[in-house]
Amino acid sequence: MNIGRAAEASGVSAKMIRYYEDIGLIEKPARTAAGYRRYSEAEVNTLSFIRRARNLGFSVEEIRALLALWRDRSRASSDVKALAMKHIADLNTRIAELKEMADTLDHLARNCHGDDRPHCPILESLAAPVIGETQPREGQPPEA
Amino acid sequence: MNIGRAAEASGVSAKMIRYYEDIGLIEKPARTAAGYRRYSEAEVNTLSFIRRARNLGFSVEEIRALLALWRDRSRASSDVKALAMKHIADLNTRIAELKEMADTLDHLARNCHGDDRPHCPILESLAAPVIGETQPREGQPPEA
DNA sequence: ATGGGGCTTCCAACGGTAGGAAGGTCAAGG
DNA sequence: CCTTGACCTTCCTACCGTTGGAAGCCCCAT
Repeated sequence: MNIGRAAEASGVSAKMIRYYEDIGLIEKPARTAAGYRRYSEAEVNTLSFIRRARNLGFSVEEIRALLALWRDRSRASSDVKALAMKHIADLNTRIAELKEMADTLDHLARNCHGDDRPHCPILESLAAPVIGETQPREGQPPEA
Repeated sequence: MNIGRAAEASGVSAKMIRYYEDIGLIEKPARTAAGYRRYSEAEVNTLSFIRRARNLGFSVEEIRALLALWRDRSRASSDVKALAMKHIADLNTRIAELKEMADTLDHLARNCHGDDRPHCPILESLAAPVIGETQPREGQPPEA
């Protein structure tokens, strides 16, 4: 199977297949006499595995570990689970960060009239965060 | 004020200040005779503005637009609000994506014993997604 | 004047992905 | 046999934002 077919079958672009080979995530495949990469079903399975893991947000390094566990028939499922739990925690951290951004911005946007007048709490907050009730006379833009 | 002081005062690293200058996000500052960058209070305010906007997840290009609005005293607050709302939508999209990853993985991890035995639904799911109830005989790792 | 810290510029790396250029190969149809 | 077009090869570039380092200059204190 050529790289184009393998890409189609696995859902990993040919570009990325070459990249994964380059960084040693996958083994170097066999080559035809002309130098074309040839992929077996098993290799396409590996690529699909990688794609699904990426879809779950695993980093390439995490996938490297997952692949090692996958190939190790005598692995302990606790090792896999630990990796997954760690990743879930990472995801939740990022979710919390994004959520805090969205909430903060949502709060500011809610207090913004959104009309044709210039007054805008969003810009004011960026210019200087609100401290208590008083608006300190700071945060004027330059060249204004 | 030297770049180091400006970095300290604004919370933007000296490296990033130079980068922002390089990409034209901020104006080129005055220089001392020796070529050192000199920053005014107003310029530090701009840097703080940028830092806060980055903390809210705005991209550099979005910040470019925000800065333009900030400097435009006759802006319409609706323009700022539209930008913010768009960004909130982007954040919510990313949150939803991450949440789906976390939920999927959480579901898999919940079904994983996490003991010293090799059986593991997480790896099985990566090897081949579950279709209905039947487990197709696919997704074996290579060289196994 | 010597040392240490700050400043300057320039170059590279990170993680993943995508785009393109220049050239070789394969299969089909004339 | 030859052409055409789709595919493959390698190599270089860019994206985004941030960090690190090297080599060299500048400023201040001892």
